Amino acid sequence: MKGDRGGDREHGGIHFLCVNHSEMYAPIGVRIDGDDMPVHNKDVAAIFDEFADLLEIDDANPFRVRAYRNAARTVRSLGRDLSEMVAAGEDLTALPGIGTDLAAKAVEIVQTGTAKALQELQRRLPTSLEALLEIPGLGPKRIKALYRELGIKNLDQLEAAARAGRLEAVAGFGMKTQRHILDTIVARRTAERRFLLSTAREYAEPLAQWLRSTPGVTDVVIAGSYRRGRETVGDLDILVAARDPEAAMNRLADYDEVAQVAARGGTRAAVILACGIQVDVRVVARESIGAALHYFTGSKAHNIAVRRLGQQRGLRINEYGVYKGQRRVAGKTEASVFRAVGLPYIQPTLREDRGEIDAARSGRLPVLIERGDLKGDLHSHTAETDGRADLRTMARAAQAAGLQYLAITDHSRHLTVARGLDERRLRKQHESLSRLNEELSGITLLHGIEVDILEDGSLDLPASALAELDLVVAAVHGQFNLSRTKQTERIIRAMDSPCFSILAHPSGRLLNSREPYDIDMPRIIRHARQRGCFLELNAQPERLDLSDTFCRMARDEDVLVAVNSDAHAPGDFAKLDYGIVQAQRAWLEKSDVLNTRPLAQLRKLLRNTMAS
DNA sequence: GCCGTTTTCGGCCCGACTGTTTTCAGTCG
Repeated sequence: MKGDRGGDREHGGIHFLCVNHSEMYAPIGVRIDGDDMPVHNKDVAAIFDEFADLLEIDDANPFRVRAYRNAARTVRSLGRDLSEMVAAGEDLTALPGIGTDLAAKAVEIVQTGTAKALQELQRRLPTSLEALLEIPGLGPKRIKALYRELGIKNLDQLEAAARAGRLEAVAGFGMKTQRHILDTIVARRTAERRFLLSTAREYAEPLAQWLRSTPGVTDVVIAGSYRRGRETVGDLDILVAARDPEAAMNRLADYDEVAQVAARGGTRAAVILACGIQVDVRVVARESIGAALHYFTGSKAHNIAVRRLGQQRGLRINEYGVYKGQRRVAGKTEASVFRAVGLPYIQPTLREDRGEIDAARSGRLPVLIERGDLKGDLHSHTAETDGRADLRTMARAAQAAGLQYLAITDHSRHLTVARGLDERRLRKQHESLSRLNEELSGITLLHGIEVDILEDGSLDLPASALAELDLVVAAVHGQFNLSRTKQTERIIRAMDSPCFSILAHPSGRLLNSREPYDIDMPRIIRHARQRGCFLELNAQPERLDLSDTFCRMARDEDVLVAVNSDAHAPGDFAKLDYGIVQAQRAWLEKSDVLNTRPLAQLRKLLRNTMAS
């Protein structure tokens, strides 16, 4: 749950790498090529977070700071374009955590790219101070002290001062703090800040297994954002139930991947693994495991909302249990914690304070999709292009993964690096696939293609060739840097092609390495509904594309989502698990997902997307 | 700065750990 600094901060890590802040904020609202750059939700959220950072350093009322952070979180996961809402004259105070003042500021930011009140703050405090909040051990008070007494404004100056031993002169700073700050700066300059969920899993599961083998340890659960299934994980929160906390702590310190013990107390410890990931471990008594699990799973915002509910009922909720006065009334299981505040059990993947509390209260929680609900996979590759196995091997692997149908969707000719298929090879594959289908039992192959969407929005193969197939999966594989308008028009034009079933990896993002291309996703989702086609939730752990926010929006707009593996090898069907977790975070139920349909029903839905 | 099944004012989640202190502020999750 790290990265939720100051109580509610959710955007840890980004600022640290961005030494030049003008890169982040200057482009908003400036004119480039004669076009006004539109102000997007993430820009508004970033400004609210900057407000919060600077107000915090300025020693403002902490609840006021929290209000800005809440507003940033609301805007970030809104799903709709704030600028559109403003243009339509909608009442922003209807949004949670946004009152008259922040609504006015949001409008001002959308219209001008900044806010007067922020500029006022920036005049008094350098914006580069925000980056210092990313250093563990440095909070607003100490940053302000460093700024006032030593004139330290940024990381470079902080590092220089620490090296020169000047920090010790400031009240409240000692030798250890100075050493720690310097170590952190050096370590973080090279380390990756957030890990893919799949990467985190590689490190987390063996460590959890190691801790489980400690005598007296009864439970080990990886909590935090890992348990909530976030697409990236900042650090690992591991919860241990043990009779002897000391033994568990010793066991942790003995783990051979531990590079550094950053903190260690009687029941808590923080270590850094050799790979750079930080692991926070807490030991609790067995009777508290439910309360602790709820507490350390988060999210912070969800916990606050639940505790507030408890407070209204005269209950105090902490990691040890739920208390009425001195009496402990719940905490052995997570369900008992929810029950104590009058709620049914809420799945970890929903705990983001995005409406799950209200839904739980009124009995409208979704029945989330599970892996077993998937009947097939609609996006996979073979060695005919850039896959690593033949048709038969992929079919058998899909069957072994519990699927009843698999669409083979190799690349099209334009993607030369993958030796994409032209019409002739596509027809040849069609024949092989048909023959194989007669032979196979228990699994049915569908024939499709992952056809390139060209720059002008046309598809890479003629409709006459595509019409022979069961489905057409279409994707953008180049020209990522078109303007928002052009990129959006490109995809919408492609959707209007005679044969277009599924838009694959709709945003094009690669987590930790490539930003999504600039498109108007709400418009694309609405167009998909009109057109009657579908959107993919690509389950590759570095894609997980659609994002949970837009995936939920697709659901709200009644657009079916296909959870696809994009398998390039037989083992890749296991990645469907990540897609399912992401789908759960988007509140998807079985009926919201295209490939939960039985084959006959699926064929009917696909036929509607193909010219006859 | 937000918000109201008691409230338009007075609340706003809660405990552990560290380092620098001599009893606790600041930070963190």
